[in-house]
Amino acid sequence: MNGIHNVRGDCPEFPAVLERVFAFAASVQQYMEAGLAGHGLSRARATVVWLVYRGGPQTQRALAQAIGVTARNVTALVDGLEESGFVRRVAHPEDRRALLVQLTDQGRAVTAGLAAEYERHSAYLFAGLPDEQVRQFVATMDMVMGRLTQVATAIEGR
Amino acid sequence: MNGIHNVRGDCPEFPAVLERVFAFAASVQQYMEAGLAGHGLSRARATVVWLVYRGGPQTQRALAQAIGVTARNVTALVDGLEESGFVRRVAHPEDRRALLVQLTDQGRAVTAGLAAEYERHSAYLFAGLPDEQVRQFVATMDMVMGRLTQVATAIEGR
DNA sequence: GAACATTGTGTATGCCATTCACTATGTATA
DNA sequence: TATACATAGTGAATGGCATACACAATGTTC
Repeated sequence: MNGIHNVRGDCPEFPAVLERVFAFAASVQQYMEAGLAGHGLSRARATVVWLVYRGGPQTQRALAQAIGVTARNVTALVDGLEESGFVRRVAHPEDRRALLVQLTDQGRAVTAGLAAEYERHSAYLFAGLPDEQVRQFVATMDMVMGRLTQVATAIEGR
Repeated sequence: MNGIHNVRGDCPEFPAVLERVFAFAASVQQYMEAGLAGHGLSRARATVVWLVYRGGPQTQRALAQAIGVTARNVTALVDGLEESGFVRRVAHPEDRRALLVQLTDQGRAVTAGLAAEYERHSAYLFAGLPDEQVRQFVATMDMVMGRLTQVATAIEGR
């Protein structure tokens, strides 16, 4: 639990690094949501669509666990997605309680288009940077992400 | 407007970089909101408190412009912050229409504590990394952020 | 003094997310 | 087999964030 100690806090070369990370995260999310909105999706609904796109037809319960929200919430999200024609609820073949969430053709098409769009943007965003720098950037993100969850669980346990 | 072109999309060394950036952003925001929640603040309310902490007493209109939301929304946020004792509304000395949002002693104390906490965590998050790597990480974030706004405005203008 | 702009807020609406209660179904147990 | 328990989905109610529209009070300009 120790290790959370002032190591670089007084170094003048890194003014408020975390603050800039926050700004970066906000910027990224804003960009992401703008792209989604252009295709008629919100962040929350897109998460559902993306999971189904990746993992195939799934139970709402499974989606809730994957996203980390209440089952009730997923019901509402799927309600919206069904109304706007992105997904469909079909009966589970073995469990009569459960429903499988399935992409419609439209849903699949939009998701594929979205993925392609992000792929294009991604290439532009990192264009001109040496491969080594991009690789290290990703590595640093991963490391920070790992430590973030450590800190989060440390806060959890007070 | 060109330049958004497939440059690295087919390079196997960078699988879905943007996807990982999205995950990173989500992780950061989740961490940030957890910290704020520990001090009784939400992201939206914390933004207001932070701006007042940094920029001194301000008009609600100014806050709305700084955050990029409706004036009506700021009214609601300040309502909540006032009720929970973080800020106070005082009359503007020159403009009788306007109200200045001011931190209470409690608000100032909580904000200072929060800043200190994030400072500590920041030191931990990047501990052990060579200064050069951290500097380059920040530089890359800045560059990507700049290009993100370019892409966003490009989307804006269709 | 009249026309216009600005500041804040009431009302209504919508999305995201939660809790609690409930039905229908599945599973295990005595 | 009957009973108890667990699971999947949803109705009802609540709360935060954010918007649009309308409006009163005040400031500014001509």
